[in-house]
Amino acid sequence: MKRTTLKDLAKSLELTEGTVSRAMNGYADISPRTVERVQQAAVMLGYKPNQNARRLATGVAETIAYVIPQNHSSLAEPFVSQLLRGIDDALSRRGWDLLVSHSRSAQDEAEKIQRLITSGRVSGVLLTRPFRNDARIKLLQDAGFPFVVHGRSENSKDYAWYDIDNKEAIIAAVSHLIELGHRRIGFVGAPLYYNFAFQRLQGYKAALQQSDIQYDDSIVEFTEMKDDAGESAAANQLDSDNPPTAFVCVSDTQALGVLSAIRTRGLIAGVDISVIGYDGLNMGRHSNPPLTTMAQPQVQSGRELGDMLLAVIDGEDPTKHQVLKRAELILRNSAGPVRDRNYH
Amino acid sequence: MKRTTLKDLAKSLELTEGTVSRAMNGYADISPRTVERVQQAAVMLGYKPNQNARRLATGVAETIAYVIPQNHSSLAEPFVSQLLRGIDDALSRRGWDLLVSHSRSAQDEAEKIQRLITSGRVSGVLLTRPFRNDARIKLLQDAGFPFVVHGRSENSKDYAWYDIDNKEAIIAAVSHLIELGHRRIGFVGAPLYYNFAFQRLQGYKAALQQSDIQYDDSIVEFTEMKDDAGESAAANQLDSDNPPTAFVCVSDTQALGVLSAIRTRGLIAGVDISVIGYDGLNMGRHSNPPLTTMAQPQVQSGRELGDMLLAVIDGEDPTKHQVLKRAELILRNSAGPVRDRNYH
DNA sequence: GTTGATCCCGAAAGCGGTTTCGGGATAGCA
DNA sequence: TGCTATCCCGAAACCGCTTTCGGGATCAAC
Repeated sequence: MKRTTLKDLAKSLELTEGTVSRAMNGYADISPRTVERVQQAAVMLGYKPNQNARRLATGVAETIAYVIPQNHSSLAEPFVSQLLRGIDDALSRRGWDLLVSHSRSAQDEAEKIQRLITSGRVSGVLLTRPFRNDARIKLLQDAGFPFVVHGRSENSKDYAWYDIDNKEAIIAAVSHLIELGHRRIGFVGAPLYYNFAFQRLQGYKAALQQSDIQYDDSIVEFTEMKDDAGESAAANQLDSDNPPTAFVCVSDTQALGVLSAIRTRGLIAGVDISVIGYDGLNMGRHSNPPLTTMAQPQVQSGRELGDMLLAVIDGEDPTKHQVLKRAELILRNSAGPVRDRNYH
Repeated sequence: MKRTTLKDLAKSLELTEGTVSRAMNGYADISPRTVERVQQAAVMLGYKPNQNARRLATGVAETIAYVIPQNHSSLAEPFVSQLLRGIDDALSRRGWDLLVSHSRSAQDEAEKIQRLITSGRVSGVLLTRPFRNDARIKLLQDAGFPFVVHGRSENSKDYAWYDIDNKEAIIAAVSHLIELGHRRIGFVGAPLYYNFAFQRLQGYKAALQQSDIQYDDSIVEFTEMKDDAGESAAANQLDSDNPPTAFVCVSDTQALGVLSAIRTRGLIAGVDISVIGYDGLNMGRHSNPPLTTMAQPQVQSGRELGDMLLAVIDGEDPTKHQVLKRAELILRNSAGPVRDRNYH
């Protein structure tokens, strides 16, 4: 059960390997008749070029790597597979492969990337969840290796990225709460080395400022992006002397935890306390109550990211590929008008 | 910025390429001193072997492919990325790569697999969600290509698989409901060409039989594994003349939809109507009410699957690698004792 | 009938590793 | 000292495909 190789094909056609190869790859210096013959024989014999040989010869890997953020909550992961689907859509149009790479620490991740790009396995890299100042980006830039990032770091002018306007999105969320009459709005953030976390905090501050509300760091917390973390953050706030009447969270995952904390205390989210999440995860439709949230389209993002990366690999100017989308407020039931603090 | 190649390394050491190669790969016929020198020089010059060349020469791809089921609901996908993480864990211990492959139709998928295994890109395949009679499995078997499947088809004795005892799990779920006093239990199933769907139906029937409850196909439905599908299935049942007092679903996703249907009708899940899901998704903790469900450990599964595949690739007998796990009933609040039908 | 351009294809040199084979140098032993 | 066994390493073929280069055929043009 040997695979049929180029040599076999050539022999059966009484042509040389080089000729057959050129015929298969659409070179102009092969007569149409020969091309025809070659192609027929190829399907007859079930010839599939050996990718490793091809990649070795051409120097292009026809594969891109998606490096999955190291510590992301399991709840946030629908995100990942949706993105994956989109990326794969984009790649498969060219017959390219998608490699995924996990890692457990930032250090580990940098090493993995280093190996990835020097081992010739991939011809491009897709990064996610960049830090404000991201060593991985620097590494890729220094190596002159094609990459695009989902999100962006603080200094993002020199590479390709696809991002949601984080600041803008949080402003929208907070403003929505303010319109509902809330003035004491808690913030459940994420570690500030993540640039998106930083930007979202900026948005929070900006929104408050627009409405002349004093920033009060006793009601802002930075937690892991897990439901438990969101829950305990909210718990602290709610049990304090001067609890907020609403929360805005930087992820749906945390928001779900916040909802739990609210429920646990016999309060009703959306009535007693309002909550807005971020991500637009589908599951938010089924939470208690359904989660109002800022949504970003995922599979679409994946596709665009894939296409961008392909373009960059083709040599296009990365800085021509910087797209900023806007998140959309999805109204469900977890955010409602303020209510007088008559509940205890 | 050329990559350092084996030749460079050899030259700088005044050795020949073959020697250096053998030194790097731990051949016994190289003196310890030389090995030492080579390794030092390797890190000095930052040498990383070109994977494509290596794979071409050795004939092993050091990559495995995970083919993602074609039409899976976006809600069920946390599943996917958790599994991915586990698989990657197993592979990275050997430095292998993980390729993911989507596809939009069964036909498309068979072709993709065909290409994958004949193009030399991967040395093993990981299948999921097998059909009762699965063409992909046959294809892989006929080609003599290493693979393991997550789940199993009807005739599963000749290959490696990792599965949950589906029948058993549903029996547990249904029995739990019966113990709670339910006797009219609706079933929200999945298309029966999926073997797991078939097995779960078997479990449902078996459980009923154990308690001498008549199987009534007017309260069993087979739907897509989406929340909407679950919702409308439940809606039909609930609006009928003789609605069930409980539902068991073959996925959490559908169960969430069922919960919606119940809520929509002003009923309370876990009180008026009981619901049990399947998958043990984390998000079930945040649904309304929190979802009682049958759980299967995901990242652990991924790791075991990865290890199994590696073993099979190493030439171990696939039939030695058939593991059947048991699902665990996670008690939350969506299933409670029957209640007299006094709600309309 | 020559000449020159055009069209096709063969030949061969890589791409960057791996692996078998054989022999020179060294060590062990008599 | 001489002979064999052992230890290391060099040489070379090979994995399967790509791509440049050059030249024999074919054909048009003069």
